[in-house]
Amino acid sequence: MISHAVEDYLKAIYEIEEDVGHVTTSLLAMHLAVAPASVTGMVQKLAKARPRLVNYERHQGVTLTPAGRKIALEVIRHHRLIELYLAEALGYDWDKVDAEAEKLEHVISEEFEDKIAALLGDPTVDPHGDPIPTKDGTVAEACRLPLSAIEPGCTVRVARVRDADPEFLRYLAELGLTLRAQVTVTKRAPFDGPLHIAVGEAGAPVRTHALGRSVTDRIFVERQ
Amino acid sequence: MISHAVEDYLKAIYEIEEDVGHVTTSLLAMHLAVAPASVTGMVQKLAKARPRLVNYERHQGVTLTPAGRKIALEVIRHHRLIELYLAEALGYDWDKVDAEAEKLEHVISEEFEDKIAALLGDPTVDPHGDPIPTKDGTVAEACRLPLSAIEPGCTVRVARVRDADPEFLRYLAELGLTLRAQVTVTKRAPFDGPLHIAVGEAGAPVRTHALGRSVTDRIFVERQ
DNA sequence: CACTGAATTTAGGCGCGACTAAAAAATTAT
DNA sequence: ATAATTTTTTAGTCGCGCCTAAATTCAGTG
Ligand SMILES: [Mn+2]
Ligand SMILES: [Mn+2]
Ligand SMILES: [Mn+2]
Ligand SMILES: [Mn+2]
Repeated sequence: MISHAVEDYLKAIYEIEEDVGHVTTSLLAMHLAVAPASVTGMVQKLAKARPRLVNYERHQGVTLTPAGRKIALEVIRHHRLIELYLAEALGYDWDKVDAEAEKLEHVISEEFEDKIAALLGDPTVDPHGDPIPTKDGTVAEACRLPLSAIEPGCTVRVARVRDADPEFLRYLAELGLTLRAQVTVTKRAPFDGPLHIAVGEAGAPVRTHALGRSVTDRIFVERQ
Repeated sequence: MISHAVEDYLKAIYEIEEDVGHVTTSLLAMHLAVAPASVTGMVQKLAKARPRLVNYERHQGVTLTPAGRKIALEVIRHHRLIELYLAEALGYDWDKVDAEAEKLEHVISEEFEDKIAALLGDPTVDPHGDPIPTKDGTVAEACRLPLSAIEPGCTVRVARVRDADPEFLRYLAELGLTLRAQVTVTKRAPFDGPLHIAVGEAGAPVRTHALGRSVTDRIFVERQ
């Protein structure tokens, strides 16, 4: 039986691999809020497990084996399905779903997973725009075009927000920057200055904001 | 922070106290599927905790303190609300809800609890007829009249089934003996023989069965 | 190439919650 | 009242997942 801790390690390895490329001990330690020495210990255990869940060579970082990736994707599917279920069926705000899903992901049964997936109509993205892995372990390519890369004059739609921090998510919601919101970039201030945007559908009242790079780097958009 | 294990012990103590009266080490061990020595160890820890969660004197059994009872009732509220939610919102059969609730009860937040309680209309009983404790820790008196005590000729309604065994629950469902089903006792065979009953609403097709004592003792009913 | 600072690993230890085997206490039978 | 049986407790151990402190290894610099 796979422990909650192991599930969280595999999930974290997958996520770091996805958005940094190389998974180091210290990144894992930060991600999991655990001492680096604890990570080394766990990673050695995962590498010794049968079947092996990670590839690990001292000082070389960690990668998932197929068996490890399979478990990671199962946990991530649980997590994202639960997030969406909480938002859709129970009316959770998008800044609260992550913390709740973090605990529920480890305890729900296959039946629970299947029931909420069916109820949601086999959804493909969670409330933050992250793709939901399918049951057989395939994941759609996530949107990777940051708002910070959009030229003035272009109109795009928010497709994904890459941050789980509740404060950040509440801030975005206040600005109207929720999933699928329409955004027009009006101006980019020089010397890496703020990006000026207008948020809202054509016809509806449009709100304008100036956003710093650390914000616009974490919002991913799609062209229309 | 209270561990899942402690929550399960306190819940088990409450439940045994409720339907046997006196809570012994061996009953707890059976209930929790754990060795008797493990129970002794945990119970000593609960008695040493601050605030104390149980009263314990060697060889004298265990009782809950007010602090212990409070936690037990919170966990039981979670458990029964979740059972009902699974049945009502996700279409679970009543024999599957217990196993799922057993895990979920320890991880849901106050917000989750409040949301499902509101969605269910602040219900008072779970899918097996067990009363759901209120948020402030009061519990309605559970129905305690067993079907085995009903005289021939009387018509009653199933109010509570005192067993979590999925096989047993599926068997009852097959007989039509679900919560609130109408039952008329037609005959009691002598020498502790089977109880003959007719199940069904007036007008609907009525089915008859003969049930042994171990079944009728676990079905509680209310007079109409 | 040697030095230095950062990242990583090793060593040793802790609390939790379970276990088995053996001792002790309580209960029941003779 | 004593013996046999059952129940409960003690003693000792284990795996898990974390910790701190110290040792090691790596990477960048002069
Ligand atoms: Mn988690
Ligand atoms: Mn998400
Ligand atoms: Mn439980
Ligand atoms: Mn129940």
